[in-house]
Amino acid sequence: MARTIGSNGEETAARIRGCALELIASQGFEAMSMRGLAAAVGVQSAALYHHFATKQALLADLMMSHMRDLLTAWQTTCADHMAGQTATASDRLDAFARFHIRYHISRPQEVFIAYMELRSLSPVHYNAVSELRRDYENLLKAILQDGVDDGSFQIDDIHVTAMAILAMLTGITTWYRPGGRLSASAVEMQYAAMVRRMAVDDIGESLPLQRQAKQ
Amino acid sequence: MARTIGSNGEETAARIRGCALELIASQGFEAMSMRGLAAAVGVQSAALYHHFATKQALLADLMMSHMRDLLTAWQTTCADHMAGQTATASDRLDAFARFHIRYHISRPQEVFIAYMELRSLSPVHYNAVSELRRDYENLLKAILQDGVDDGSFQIDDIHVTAMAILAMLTGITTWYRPGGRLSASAVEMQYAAMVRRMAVDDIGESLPLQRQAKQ
DNA sequence: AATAATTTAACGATCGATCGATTAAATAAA
DNA sequence: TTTATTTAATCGATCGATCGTTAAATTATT
Repeated sequence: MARTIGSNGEETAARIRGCALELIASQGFEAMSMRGLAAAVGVQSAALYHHFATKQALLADLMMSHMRDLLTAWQTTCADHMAGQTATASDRLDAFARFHIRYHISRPQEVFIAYMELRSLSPVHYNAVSELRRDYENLLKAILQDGVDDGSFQIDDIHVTAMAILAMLTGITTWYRPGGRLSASAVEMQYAAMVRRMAVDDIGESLPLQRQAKQ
Repeated sequence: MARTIGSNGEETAARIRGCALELIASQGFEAMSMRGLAAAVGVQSAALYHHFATKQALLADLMMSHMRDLLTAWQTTCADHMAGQTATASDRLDAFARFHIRYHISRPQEVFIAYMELRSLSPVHYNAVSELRRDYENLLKAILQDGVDDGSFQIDDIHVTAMAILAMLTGITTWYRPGGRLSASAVEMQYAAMVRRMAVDDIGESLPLQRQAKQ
């Protein structure tokens, strides 16, 4: 037997990607064997090499795809939410935070791999992924910079704040599970609120007595 | 040759731990081979098994040690900073954030391993490490709860906020490098300020016009 | 002499990767 | 419409290398 009826190359490649995501996310890239992956897909290990040149190329494909999809999804969200409009920095920051949370919550495996297996990439692939990663970080930094420029944000250091926000948001995937105590939208709302607080300073900081007045 | 002059068991074990930290942090636990570790230490691979029963036992030792050291260090910090005093929740949160940052910045390898190689642990070791981890998280949660109880903190969900703060702070190790643009104390100050903002609500939130008055 | 520390050498298992053979499907020629 | 050819996909088998681990011998310390 050679080609199983009802299957073609692109579909098999997609199944390989899906199984690889699961196995790498749960075991790690190094711990996943090509034999184990093949078994999960339902083919012989040699068949994997028809679709991906090496194990490394498979990982690079997964990570590059994830980063490209992430950037494309944000562009789409931007186009949808604010077509022709000029949103405020605060609104854009809120939209970015909510997008980031939704996207990462819905793709826990890809996110986990993209942030954990950077060290498993060869230098060439590492640089390529890092570049897309930097592109994404710069999207957030641009929003923060705009808010600082127009006075709506009070931020010490753009880079530090951007790193803090991204780490905070991406960290959701380490504890959030669908069907848990909190719904995805509840998590999204709470984190978006915290992000807003991080960018907009407490006006009462130098006026501590006014705080009690809020109650 | 068997026993190099001027060396003893405990010293060799310490050297093994140190090299293992470096190798696991840079390559990952699965990617690190016992032969590679032995070469880094300067012994034969068989010698490693005189100090650690298995590769898995070595990892568990590193991670348990890290968590125990972390908890002990916080207790020490608490005892030093507020001996006999009753600090406010805000002060305690600030102290916790600064402690967490300093401790994690000074031990990037241990931190990286402790957060990345959980999946490489056997179920028994995983549960043991997770328990210490939960103990540490509860320290932060208790501070947040106290602040909520006495009205100094405005927090939607203790658990969510604790997870957000820890992810944000621990994430520093992914980008901070000694000798870089920012000093460790500058980073510590900025992150501590962001943590404070996350716990203390903006009093001007429902009074947007007052914000401009701050300038 | 007893013990602790390390060596040399090797075990079985598994790793990523490759080979040629085989077959289904798509395309071109008759 | 039938036949011939090509292309894509998968298989079984296997390569050399490396993996974690162990046994037995050797050396140094107490």
